[in-house]
Amino acid sequence: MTLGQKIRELRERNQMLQRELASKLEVGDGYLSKIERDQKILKREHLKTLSIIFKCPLKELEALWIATKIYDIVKYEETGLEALRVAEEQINYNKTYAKI
Amino acid sequence: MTLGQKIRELRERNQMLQRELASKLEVGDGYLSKIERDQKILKREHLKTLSIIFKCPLKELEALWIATKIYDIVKYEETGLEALRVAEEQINYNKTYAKI
DNA sequence: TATATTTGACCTAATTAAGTCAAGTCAATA
DNA sequence: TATTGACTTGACTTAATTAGGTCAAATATA
Repeated sequence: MTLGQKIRELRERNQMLQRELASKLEVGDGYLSKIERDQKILKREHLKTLSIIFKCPLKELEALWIATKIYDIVKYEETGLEALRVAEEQINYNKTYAKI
Repeated sequence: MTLGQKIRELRERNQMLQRELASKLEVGDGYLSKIERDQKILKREHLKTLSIIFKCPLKELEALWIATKIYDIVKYEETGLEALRVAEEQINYNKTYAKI
């Protein structure tokens, strides 16, 4: 599940048109179309609006938003999964030693 | 292990000074210092040079390089690990269905 | 045909990349 | 203790990329 898929799902479940949601987010509908297809990524602040409109946990949307950014980095990488594993290791390391 | 740590390790194992390695990479030594401390990230092309100088597998350096980029995204995120998991799911999904 | 969505081309503003350089720190040493 | 050599840091720069869109035309879809 990508963020775009999630947004479309939420929108359709609420029988909302792209035009309507776009206007609530104050963006053009062409742009929303691209967001739902993960061709563009929206501003993080928009997530709050979405979570309110659709009564959906913000944390969930944020995890998808971050994941999309990560995916953008690794999607064409052969070693993508391996890199993910290394990154996880780095997170856990810094959690343990609180180096930040 | 981060890319910076790896580079420093390789450099020291080969008893090379920052100044020397920096000159091989054709960058300033201040810059290399930052790279070894993961304050800056070097150009991907430099990885090839490093792999030749230190006879180290390029793939390994690349995985670290990508991981560092990912880590930069999630390091301050509460939901970092969760997002990583979601990204992995997205990779596996697209591998399976070859949507790219 | 009308309505909804997608696409491509385009744009500007903001951010990140990819550094430099000089001053400062830190440890060993003459 | 003053000096030296290795490294670090902060402030700065410029070039490239990405963010965050718009709009009109093309395409579904009912």
